[in-house]
Amino acid sequence: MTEALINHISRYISLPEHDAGAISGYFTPLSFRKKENLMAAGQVCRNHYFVVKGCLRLFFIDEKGSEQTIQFALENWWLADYTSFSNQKTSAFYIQAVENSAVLAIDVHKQEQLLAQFPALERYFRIIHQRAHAAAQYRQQYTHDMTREEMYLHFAQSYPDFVQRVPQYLLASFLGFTPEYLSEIRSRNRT
Amino acid sequence: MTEALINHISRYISLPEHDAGAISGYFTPLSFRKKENLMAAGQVCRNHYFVVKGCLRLFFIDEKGSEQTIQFALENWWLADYTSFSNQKTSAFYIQAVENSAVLAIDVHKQEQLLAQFPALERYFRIIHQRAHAAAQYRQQYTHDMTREEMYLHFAQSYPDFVQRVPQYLLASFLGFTPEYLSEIRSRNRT
DNA sequence: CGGTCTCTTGACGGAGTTCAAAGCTAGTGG
DNA sequence: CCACTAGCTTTGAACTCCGTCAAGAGACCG
Repeated sequence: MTEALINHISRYISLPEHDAGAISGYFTPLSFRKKENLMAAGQVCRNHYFVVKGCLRLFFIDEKGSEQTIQFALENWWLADYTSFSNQKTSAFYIQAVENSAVLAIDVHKQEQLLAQFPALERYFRIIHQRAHAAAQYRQQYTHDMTREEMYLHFAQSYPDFVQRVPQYLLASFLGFTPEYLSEIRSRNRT
Repeated sequence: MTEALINHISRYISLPEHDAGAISGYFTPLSFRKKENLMAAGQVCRNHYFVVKGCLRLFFIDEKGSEQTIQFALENWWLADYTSFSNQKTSAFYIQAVENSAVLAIDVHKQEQLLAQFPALERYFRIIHQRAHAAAQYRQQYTHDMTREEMYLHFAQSYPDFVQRVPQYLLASFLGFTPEYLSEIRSRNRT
């Protein structure tokens, strides 16, 4: 189960074989059913999650009561509300399983111990966050540059399998518009 | 000049005093005049910049030819197009001085050497990127939750001095709307 | 002071939302 | 394995936020 994580780490830093076991020991494997919440708004985000199998999402509920998805996490992605996680303050976000999912969880305290014991992992997490930061810069560009229709078409072209995998209303809430409008877009782009 | 950087690093990790000089040596101090470009679209983002004094912005030019600001960097912030910087691929972004600015620059090669010589800095940069990642999650929330008017009011309340500091058309391009609309908002909220 | 850059104002249009209702799909239990 | 139900998607009409264009008023710099 922790194999996936060890493999992923090894892509970015070289890991002595005998460390794998000790590192694995820090993580708690958990399973969640579709729609199950890993965390709810008002709570502190206690865990940092690594997705082994399945799909998670980070979302919040806006003033009108509808869910807005901030981020998805597929296999080999990390997810947390990082503001809440690092400062152990209450979060405004939910984390939910989009599909039945297997994840590895580590709390902030254990993560500090892990990093203290294996400082080489600071580099791994630095790279993870740097890539996320880079992705956020590009996402920012798209939202300023394209109409919502172009965003959907671009997204559907870039991640065709992902679009198949999640329900449309989640996609709409991620791209920042209504399911109704997504439906309209799709009918327009169907010959 | 590198004092500001050393101070900033010391906020996040404990740094043996005698390392300060060696670390400083990796950085090139540079000055830019208001409106001067540190980097232009089509080039590779060769440097990672730390702002000692002044203000930088990361922006691109959209299909209609108008500038869209992705990110500002004030004193003690880092800035780069991280996709371009890490992979040394050509960038679609510009980096420009909003005010006369003093910065420290380090290229990707030197940064790798720096991190190799002082692995403790991996932790520093991990924290920097993690905070940026956290900020991106919250920015994402705001753009989904609020109207443009609410975004401006919220932003103006959160960073009143910054709003004074930069021209309105840059603020508008950062918040994702037109200077005309910003003007309209301001007149509405003036009694 | 002259010219360029920045901010304001107003009319109009269009992309995207909201609300409501009906059609479809998939999962669940009998 | 079928039937039922809850959840998801589609459609359409009215409405709103915000962009576009154009023209003028300030403001800042040499």
